[in-house]
Amino acid sequence: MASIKDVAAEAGVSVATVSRVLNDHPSVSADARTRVLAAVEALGYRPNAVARSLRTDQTRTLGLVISDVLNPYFTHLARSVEEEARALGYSVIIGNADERPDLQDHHVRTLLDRRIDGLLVSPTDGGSPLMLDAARSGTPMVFVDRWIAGLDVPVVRSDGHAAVHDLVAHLHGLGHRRLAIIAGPAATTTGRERVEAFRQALGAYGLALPDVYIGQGDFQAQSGRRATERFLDLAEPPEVVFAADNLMALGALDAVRARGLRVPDDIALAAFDDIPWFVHTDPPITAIAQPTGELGRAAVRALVDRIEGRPPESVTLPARLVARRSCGETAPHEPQVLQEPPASTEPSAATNRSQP
Amino acid sequence: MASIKDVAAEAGVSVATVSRVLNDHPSVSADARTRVLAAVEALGYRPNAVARSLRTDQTRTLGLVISDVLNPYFTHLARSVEEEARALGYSVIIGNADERPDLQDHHVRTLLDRRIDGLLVSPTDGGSPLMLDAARSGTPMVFVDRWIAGLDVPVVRSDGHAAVHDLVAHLHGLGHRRLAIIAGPAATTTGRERVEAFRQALGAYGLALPDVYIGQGDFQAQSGRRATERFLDLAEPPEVVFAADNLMALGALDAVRARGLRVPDDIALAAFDDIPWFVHTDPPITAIAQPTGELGRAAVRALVDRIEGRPPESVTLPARLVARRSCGETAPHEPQVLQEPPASTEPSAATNRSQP
DNA sequence: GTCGGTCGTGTAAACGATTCCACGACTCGC
DNA sequence: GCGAGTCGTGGAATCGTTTACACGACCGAC
Repeated sequence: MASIKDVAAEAGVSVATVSRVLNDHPSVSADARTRVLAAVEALGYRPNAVARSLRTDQTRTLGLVISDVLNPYFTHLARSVEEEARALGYSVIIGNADERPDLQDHHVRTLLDRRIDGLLVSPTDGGSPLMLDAARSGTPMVFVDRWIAGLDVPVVRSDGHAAVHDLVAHLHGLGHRRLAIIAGPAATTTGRERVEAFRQALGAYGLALPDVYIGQGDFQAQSGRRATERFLDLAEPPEVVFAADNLMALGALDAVRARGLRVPDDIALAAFDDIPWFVHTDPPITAIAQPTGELGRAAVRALVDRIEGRPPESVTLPARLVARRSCGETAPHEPQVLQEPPASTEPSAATNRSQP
Repeated sequence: MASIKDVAAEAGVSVATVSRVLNDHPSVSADARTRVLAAVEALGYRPNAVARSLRTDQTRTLGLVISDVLNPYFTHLARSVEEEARALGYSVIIGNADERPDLQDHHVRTLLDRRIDGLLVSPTDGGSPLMLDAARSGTPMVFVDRWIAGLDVPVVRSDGHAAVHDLVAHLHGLGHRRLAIIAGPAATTTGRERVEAFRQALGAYGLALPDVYIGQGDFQAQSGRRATERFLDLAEPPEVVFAADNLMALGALDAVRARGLRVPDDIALAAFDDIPWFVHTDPPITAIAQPTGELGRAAVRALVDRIEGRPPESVTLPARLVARRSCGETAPHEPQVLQEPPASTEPSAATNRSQP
């Protein structure tokens, strides 16, 4: 592969001049510039990013460590992150933690070894020593979706409180009183918060959230299935199951079906995170939609601000309820947008917002 | 950040010795080794992968350029690729082409600039000059799922001919005679092949595939919707629509619903690529399942063979039919496996195979 | 006509690792 | 006791860039 020296030789100038042309430094004569450009063209020369990074101490690369690539919420997030990063001149390397702290550490470590300029993380747990070190040692970092308390790291996330309240109102209005939740891991912020928001909203309607109505999940489908089976085995099963993410909702749907029961007639179902597929399930699933694309873009902007020396900002965007048939009401015809148009406006899956 | 020099100073040895310890070169005294290790520990030293790559001319990184991250088939593929690569000591950088040749080129270019050791591509088109150059100039490369003809590049893919034949048999058995297909872009191998396999299978049953029954799609949901609308507008609409990928099937389902029609009563639907969600749609969708995980792993093995100087092998694995309710038959209870267990055996979504 | 300034260019020193080569200290065999 | 290995170690070159610095040529101003 041709190097800068070959170009310099071909153009009859020094490597310094070639470099200056490539980085369009002002003081290069028009003549030298055209000769260099011709040589570059002739040799098919492309600068070696590795060497450049070593010298400049920057890779123009962002690391993104997400909890689960198979979760459509996170792929959507990853996609918007890459789009915004590309627009700002950065590349993205994605690491999939698969909800496993050890894998998460593995990816953080390799990304750090590669000297990425900044790290975007949706932490799987409360923070390994490695992660805490990285954050404290000054690696530019931003949390997205989930975060770790007690660190001076900006957080870009969406706040589901109001939407969860809307959901409970919706369910209450449909006559449901025994509401259960499948929670995410307590080590994650989203795992805890969603339960708290739910409990709080229930309280506003004079309803309690008994411990047996809290299923412990891990954001994966299998755990949603198991938690739902346990609910159905209760002497007094809940009338509604609210899954704290979309994969656990899928597992819940499986469990209900496997018993020969029907949604919403026998039991209602709702989920946190709206995804295009929820429009097409049987029945369509009521969900709380996050502005996923905007979240990813805001996270990249915050991180790049941090990297380039501007003060980064934490961002919190509201989530909203999208009511469908899985809780009992027949929704009116709703616009079915399959996916967010590339890099343009939200929302992703559907647009009607229920009023309590 | 501590460098090898700092470690050398701390341990009272030369950088050469530190390097030897780190790469466990045999000729280092036990004493020096322990001192170096202690210094590494004390300083929290991690080797700079950028510098190492520059010197050794290898990055231990694979590039993966896929056509669309939002397509569950490709995320599944990406996940298995990363898993196998990690097991072999490589990292993976994913580039999402979004079915756009220009974006594909962008990613190929940046990956090449970063001097990745090898490239895994599922080409979006027939091959840009850049891609052809890369292949011919000797960059280790393997095609996965789709490929470009006329290049000496190994291909890892699945062969759907038998499964498509099974599908047509299944449809014919259910009494369907007017069968339509939504094709992928003619510039892709999978775009062309699936139509050909379908036409061939129809021929075996004495059925023709008229041009009006071939919809032109681009593997995205929106195009599936439009093609289906066109089918429904025909004087004699088809009885079955076979979508060449899962997203177009989703679009087709939308279009049917939007007209107030029902699947399978008014029109039947089948798809190429099986994904976990197809079990949960209304109705569950009949699909042709590829051994996606095994495809990803085989592709990585082929590429790493190529990189490490062993002769790489092209691999072709069979796809198989998974019959569900969307074509008219009520399937018996089928085992519902939501996702392939991490890095273990196929299959991904469902297991029953229909017999003609 | 000289002086100071600008402009274009080249030389060479980094960046952080790996690795070839040389060299001193031992060991062993005769 | 001496020559030939072996072993552990360090010095220094190298990978492909960027960039500080020096320098010569040219220009305009006095």
